Amino acid sequence: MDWEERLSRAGGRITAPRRTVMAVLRRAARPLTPQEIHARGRRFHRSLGLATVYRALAVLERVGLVRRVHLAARCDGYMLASPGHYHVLVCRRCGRTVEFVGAEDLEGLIAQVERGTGFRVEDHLLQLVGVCAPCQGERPS
Amino acid sequence: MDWEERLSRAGGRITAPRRTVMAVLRRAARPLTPQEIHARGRRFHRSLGLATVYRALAVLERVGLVRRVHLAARCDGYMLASPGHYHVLVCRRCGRTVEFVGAEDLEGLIAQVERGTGFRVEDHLLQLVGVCAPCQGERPS
DNA sequence: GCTTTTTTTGAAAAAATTTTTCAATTATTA
DNA sequence: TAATAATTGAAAAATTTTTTCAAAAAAAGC
Repeated sequence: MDWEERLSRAGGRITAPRRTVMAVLRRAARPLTPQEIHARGRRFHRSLGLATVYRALAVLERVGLVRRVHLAARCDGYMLASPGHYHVLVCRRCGRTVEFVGAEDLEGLIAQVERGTGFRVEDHLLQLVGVCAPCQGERPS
Repeated sequence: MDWEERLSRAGGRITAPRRTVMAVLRRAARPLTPQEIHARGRRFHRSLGLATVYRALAVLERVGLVRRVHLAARCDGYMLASPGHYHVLVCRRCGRTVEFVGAEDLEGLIAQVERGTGFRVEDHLLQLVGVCAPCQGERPS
């Protein structure tokens, strides 16, 4: 099932602006802000409005096609979401982002937290920050 | 070492607005936005400015006394940070927040991700969302 | 393919959030 | 206590996000 079908099934329409946002994110090497998506999207779709980018991101995120990346400083970066539950690893030098699966490894921890706090844990947000292989070779900033 | 000493050692001054922000967060049952901190802080400190709250939060966060909580929807909530590396568990019903230690449990996962991606992992953000014990008893919303 | 219905869009305006500026005030240091 | 350097509040500016609304476009029905 491709993204258009996923969006369709969720009741959303396939439109040029949404295609553009997906295309921009597919080409992106790092999470992009709505502004950045808008600027890049305009190359494909001259009249694309910024408000429409916000609306497209909201829909695509709700459907699970796009993921919002929360960083310490800024939390307005978006990237494509792989289907399934993934986590994110961001390079603090170049912004490059990699997804990884890691839910199983958290199960023990979550069970322990549930026992200790009485909470029923339903979801989690795990993001790692580091330096990617190419950036490790470069002169420290 | 109390928070005033920690801030002092980091070169920051102990001022009424900063005391107010700390007092508000100490009393808070859930992460608060800068606006909320400002509104509550004014009860103690009539002339407190919103810009000053932003500035105080930035300093206190840099020093590690305050933690920014990133949630899916909003990522402008702040709470007091316990010294050391803690994680956060938020109740999605009432907003109540609990901290827990969990770094060790992530070590295996992190080592595995480093092997798989070539990144050197330096930091991580882990937050759990669930329902706290009291809210589990209530009628589902 | 055409028409109808409903969603989505772009532009502008509005609202909300965050940052900057700057003179006055306050905390620290000597 | 005086000197100094950081911090403050208020207002303005900048930025980000949301709303409004008529026009355009997508999906569904015929």
